[in-house]
Amino acid sequence: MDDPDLRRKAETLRAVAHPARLALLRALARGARCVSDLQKILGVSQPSLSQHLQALRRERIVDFCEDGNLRCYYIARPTLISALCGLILREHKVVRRPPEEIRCEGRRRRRG
Amino acid sequence: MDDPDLRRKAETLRAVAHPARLALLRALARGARCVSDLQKILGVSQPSLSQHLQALRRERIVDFCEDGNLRCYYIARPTLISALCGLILREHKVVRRPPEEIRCEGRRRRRG
DNA sequence: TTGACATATTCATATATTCGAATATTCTGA
DNA sequence: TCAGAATATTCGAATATATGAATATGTCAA
Repeated sequence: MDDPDLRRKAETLRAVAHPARLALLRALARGARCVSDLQKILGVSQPSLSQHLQALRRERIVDFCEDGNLRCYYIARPTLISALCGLILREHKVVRRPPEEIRCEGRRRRRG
Repeated sequence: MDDPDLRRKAETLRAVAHPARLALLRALARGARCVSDLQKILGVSQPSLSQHLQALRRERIVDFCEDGNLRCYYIARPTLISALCGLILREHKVVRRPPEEIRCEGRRRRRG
């Protein structure tokens, strides 16, 4: 089972799954920004930021438009990213389910 | 800027961002399953599956309870994971914003 | 107690990611 | 045309991740 669709989804997630890129998206969620502004906001080196932007561009998560010398980056998949950021940046409760409550769906069961 | 909170969030995302683990979670979303059932469903080798489960356990994304010989895995953060899977497994439209529409939030602007 | 099953761990290797340094490209203003 | 700013690319080293093979552990049934 090597589902190309799942592989693409995983690649998209991977692109987001980095602290600097999460910070980047959080910043872009508040509005389009040029690279040097982003650099100041994030406090990473210019080449590093450029590489992170490239990773996000590859997955079509961000895009930019040119404004003279500047490139204003914006989020190219707002529905996905705003939901994703909203989700991940929140805390989520961890449940612990007792054995009695678990119905293992498979054919194998011992007791029960 | 090295935000430990963002780092943890990124680690959680990374744990999910793998095709086999996405398939795993999709399967578990339909109900708890023991390892050998998961193995049949996913078609990966037993050690490989075990390692993927370990990765998800480390992030408290899944947990298990023992049923004799079997370990029934279940999703330990249902709100996070169901939303995340729901999101990522859907297609999301890509927008392309024209320059006129972009207001770069920073202090730098050339024309406009 | 033994054998078979279910699952986990370890190890080695292959591969991918990250980060910094150096360099290249493109645009703008003088 | 030139200098400088903004951004991108390339490269190499360090590190992390993935994968398969071999092995270990724990449990059940006989």
